[in-house]
Amino acid sequence: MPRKKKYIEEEVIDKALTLFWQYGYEGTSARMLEKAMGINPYSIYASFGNKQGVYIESIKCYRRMLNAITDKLKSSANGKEGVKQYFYDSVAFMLETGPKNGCFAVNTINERGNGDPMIMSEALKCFYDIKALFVNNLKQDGQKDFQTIEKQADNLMMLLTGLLMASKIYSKEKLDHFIENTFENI
Amino acid sequence: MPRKKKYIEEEVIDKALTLFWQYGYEGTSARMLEKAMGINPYSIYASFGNKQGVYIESIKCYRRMLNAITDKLKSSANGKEGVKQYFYDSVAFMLETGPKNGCFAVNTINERGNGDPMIMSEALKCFYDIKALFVNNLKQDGQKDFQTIEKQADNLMMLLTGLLMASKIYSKEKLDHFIENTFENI
DNA sequence: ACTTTATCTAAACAATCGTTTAGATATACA
DNA sequence: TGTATATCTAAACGATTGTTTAGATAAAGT
Repeated sequence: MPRKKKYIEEEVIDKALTLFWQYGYEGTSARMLEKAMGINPYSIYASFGNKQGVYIESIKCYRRMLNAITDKLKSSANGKEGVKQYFYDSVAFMLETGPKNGCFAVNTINERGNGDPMIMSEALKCFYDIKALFVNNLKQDGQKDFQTIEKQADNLMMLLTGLLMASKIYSKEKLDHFIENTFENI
Repeated sequence: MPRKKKYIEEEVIDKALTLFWQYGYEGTSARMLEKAMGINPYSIYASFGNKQGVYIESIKCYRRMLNAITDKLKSSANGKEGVKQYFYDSVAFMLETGPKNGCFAVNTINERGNGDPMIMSEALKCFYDIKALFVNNLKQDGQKDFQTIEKQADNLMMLLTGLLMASKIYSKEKLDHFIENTFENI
């Protein structure tokens, strides 16, 4: 009986993600969100509850975006070589989407790491997704025990987050060299 | 002829640093600064110009704090082994000063990386300091050409920033294992 | 002791923050 | 076609943002 929404929630969240990605949580105001999302305050709060809700949906949106590169890793069967390729794909993805904005998940951990458990847990899902795929690929390289694989996957996650954060300030050449060097002796 | 300041600028900046370190630039309000620094708005603006000025002085203060661990690296003469020790010292320093606050320089790059050149350039000095010391230590290990050392130093910087960022979410065991693994094959 | 000058206190500034509300509008079913 | 209901618009909410100001206070040179 009621009237229809004039906007599609997934589409406006995509606009919100773009803003949060560039300016961070606190650096993005409600007014900026209204303008970019193209809807009024009422609609934002009716659809997402509050600013935090908009941000959490933005994380989910980002997680879906990551599928573009994680799907490739998921279907790879060449062990750590697939992980190495994922490192390259990650850098390419970050440089395409916003040259100096880094990874939205890494940014989120950094800005809201202390004191925002809801946002934190949603952002960490991105990392769990990827770590699980790393574990999967590491299993493909001969038989290693569970603990070794876990440790290696954790190390790879730290290397990846470092690389993604570095993508905000280092040149592509240096990032490439870092990847090459990282996988030389693993 | 004028009356004296009732506060010592270095001391109140130390309080400001503590706040910025924990809550970030945008997460720290002028009111929080007044309270923690123990001085009135007038005094803050008279001494430091504005909020950005307080932050920049906080970075300088942090850079001086870092001397506690960089001095040790500076006086070391055992090549990459000294760098490895610096990684351990860095983690220890971050976990001592504020368990989950990470490295203030890394945080700054992350939060104000886009759109705040003044703060950015001040924060980058911390990295230049450390990279120069890395280069110095790498020269101690046999004769390598300039370019090789530069690349290795850049890689070490990315590893370090990744480690420092990881110190916000990973356990000390995982961080230690990461360092151990990193320097196994270098 | 008087003047000078920077610092102190305390209040307030306009602007913006995230969020809410009141009333008009449009849809789908009866 | 009339009614119910969620969404629209537009304005405003109190709180907080970073910053400034006006007047009282204290130190040092004459």
